[in-house]
Amino acid sequence: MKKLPRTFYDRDTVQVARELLGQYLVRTLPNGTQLVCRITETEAYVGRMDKACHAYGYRRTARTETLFAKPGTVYIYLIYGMYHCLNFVTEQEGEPCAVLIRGAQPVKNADIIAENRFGCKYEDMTAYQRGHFLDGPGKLCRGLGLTRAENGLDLLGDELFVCRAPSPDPEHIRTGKRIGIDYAQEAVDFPWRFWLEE
DNA sequence: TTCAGGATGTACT
DNA sequence: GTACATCCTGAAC
Repeated sequence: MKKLPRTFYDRDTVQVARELLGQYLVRTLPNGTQLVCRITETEAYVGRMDKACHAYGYRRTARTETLFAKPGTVYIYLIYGMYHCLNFVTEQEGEPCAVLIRGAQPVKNADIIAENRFGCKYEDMTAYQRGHFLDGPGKLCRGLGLTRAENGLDLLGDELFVCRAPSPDPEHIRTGKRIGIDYAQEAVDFPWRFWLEE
């Protein structure tokens, strides 16, 4: 499988968010083991005009500094004091934009991901746990062992990257409003959330 | 199946 | 001090 090139991320953020659906996210652990999952839900955040983005209006702080980096950079931040959110920086360097990875399905080494999430093997998960395995940004980061220590990584490196997979059938792509941004005024209605159904 | 409430720490006003 | 791109639990239905 081929790693997505930097030019993939150096494009319109909303388009990148849509096209990340179905692609394989690969996380290489310090011991060399690779955790793989298929991206099933994303959201676009565009700093120059999107009040839901941490870097709205090009606001530059210690936290948002990563959003101004080159496309293909990993942006991870802590939310609600105990969860992390994984993002991919998009568009040209200096444009603070990113795609939030909100959900995925396990593809390889599900036992290790299950251990991170629930402290048990995949086969020992309950039916409820299987139905809500990696269906949220905090759950995904927990499952893949991602924290702020991985903030700033390059997706063209080996620790974390995305591989090209067959594009999903457009029939299965859903579009809607983003989650958890009620404070963002007019931006709450932007249809910048994408997910795969079935 | 849905829903309210609490956990928890950092960034920023 | 307040808000936060969330998740889990337990109770009611």
